Amino acid sequence: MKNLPHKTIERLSQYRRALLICAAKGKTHIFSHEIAKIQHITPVQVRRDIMLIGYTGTLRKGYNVQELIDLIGDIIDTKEGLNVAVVGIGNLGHAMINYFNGKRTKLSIVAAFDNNPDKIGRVFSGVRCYHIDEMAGIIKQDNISIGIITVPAGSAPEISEKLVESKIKGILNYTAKPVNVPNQIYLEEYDMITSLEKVAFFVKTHISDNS
Amino acid sequence: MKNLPHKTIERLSQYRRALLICAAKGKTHIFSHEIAKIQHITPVQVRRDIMLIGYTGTLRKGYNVQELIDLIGDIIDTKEGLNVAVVGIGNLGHAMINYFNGKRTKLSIVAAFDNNPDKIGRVFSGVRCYHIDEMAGIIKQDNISIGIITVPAGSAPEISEKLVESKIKGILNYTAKPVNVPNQIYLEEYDMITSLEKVAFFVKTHISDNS
DNA sequence: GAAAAATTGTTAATTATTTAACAAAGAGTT
DNA sequence: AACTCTTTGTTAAATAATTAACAATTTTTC
Ligand SMILES: NC(=O)c1ccc[n+]([C@@H]2O[C@H](COP(=O)([O-])OP(=O)(O)OC[C@H]3O[C@@H](n4cnc5c(N)ncnc54)[C@H](O)[C@@H]3O)[C@@H](O)[C@H]2O)c1
Ligand SMILES: NC(=O)c1ccc[n+]([C@@H]2O[C@H](COP(=O)([O-])OP(=O)(O)OC[C@H]3O[C@@H](n4cnc5c(N)ncnc54)[C@H](O)[C@@H]3O)[C@@H](O)[C@H]2O)c1
Repeated sequence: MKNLPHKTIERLSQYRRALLICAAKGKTHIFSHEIAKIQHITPVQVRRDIMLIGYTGTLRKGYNVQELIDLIGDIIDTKEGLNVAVVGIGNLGHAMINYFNGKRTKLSIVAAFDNNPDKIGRVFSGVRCYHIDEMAGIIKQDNISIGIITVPAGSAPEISEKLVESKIKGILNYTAKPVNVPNQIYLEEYDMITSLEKVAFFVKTHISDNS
Repeated sequence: MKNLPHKTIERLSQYRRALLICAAKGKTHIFSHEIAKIQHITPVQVRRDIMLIGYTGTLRKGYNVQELIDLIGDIIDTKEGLNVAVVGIGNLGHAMINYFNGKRTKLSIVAAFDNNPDKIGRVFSGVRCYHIDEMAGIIKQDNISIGIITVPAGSAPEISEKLVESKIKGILNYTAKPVNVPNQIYLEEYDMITSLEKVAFFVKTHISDNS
């Protein structure tokens, strides 16, 4: 059960988000095909994911919404939660802090770092911005496990190195530049340009299919 | 050759970005293992992707950087380029426009839409914001093929419907709420919370592995 | 000029992920 | 009580993606 596929982890996070909305509406049970509809995937996929985490619904009644929320929480959350830092408080970094702030979750953005003197010491949506040189100290002091990189792409490798030196456990890199980290640090990268170009490619091929 | 794997498309976009940087530095040839190092994937993967697009390097010299850039362009770009619109000019939408603006590429953000009267008519980093009700008209008039959704999650389904009615060809949805679109429209969804929770999960399991 | 080293291109094998198939069982219906 | 419908849980099959293996060939070295 400890070896859940990466894709399953992603979907569990999404299921939970959908389930929380259902719970808020007072829905107590849900069928696999209902979850599937929301996520636009197949019901089999949903059942399989739920099987993998060892939960069992009731036949003809579906899954108990609250139980499933709790179980997903047991799997993807830590009891005490994890602390997160954002590095690079430009447009994207600021948007992230603002967005996450207020979402009740086990993950808290507790610090920000930048190298621009105008930003140091300021508080953005409740999160204080420190100078990048204070990183190691603050990460240790505040027990920060995850760093989100939103500096300009060119500075990403340097920042990633600093995060590694600061003993970060996981990195989420939003710049267009891939970074290298030691194996024991979990790295997730996402590049918006790539996504947009991917959409463009499939739009292009669809268009030429139809004509 | 028309049936390239989705993952290959994504990597081609990334290779090109890296190659452009190499070209700018005056590098004329590159080996598969060099590209692989940059993207932290295996050289085999690189060679396989390049094989799939039908390009051939020279033995012992590697790939011609400019030729490869051009070929990737032939595959993922359209000759005339495609126009893009952003719907929802809040923090994220604004960040996107600002970021893409100035990047020379075949994709141009040419319009923005919002329902907040304070934003209508304003120009954000060179892109004019229109009222959401004008969407169908502007999309047709400006020949916009791709819509990026950055409204609050709750409004995503409604916006996606409007985009579909406006005959959009592809949608990139950055809200946490999955949307449903007809089959012939290409949909790409990305949810930052999911990514962060995924990192958190693997950080958690690594931590408990080590202790 | 023969041997060694490096590098591509491609087929085959492996691994990961999704989908299909279907038995089992609860709930309603006649 | 038998029958039908629905829905879960799970195994098996199919599909997608990655990695390994290696022949072929060019360059360099001796
Ligand atoms: N804005 C977007 O929507 C968007 C979209 C796709 C990708 N990105 C990526 O996100 C990154 C940031 O984008 P942005 O639009 O927020 O840029 P930005 O220029 O607005 O912000 C960058 C911030 O990083 C800080 N910074 C620069 N160098 C630094 C360093 N060495 N150490 C610490 N801080 C440093 C700057 O002071 C600034 O505050 C870029 O790499 C870009 O690739 C952004
Ligand atoms: N900001 C981030 O870093 C971030 C991170 C993850 C996800 N997101 C997603 O991006 C979306 C936007 O985030 P944000 O931080 O930019 O929010 P925001 O509130 O700053 O911006 C939302 C914008 O959409 C406009 N809007 C609202 N309803 C609309 C409607 N019906 N039609 C047209 N326009 C409408 C608002 O006027 C506002 O300008 C959210 O759904 C969120 O899930 C944002």
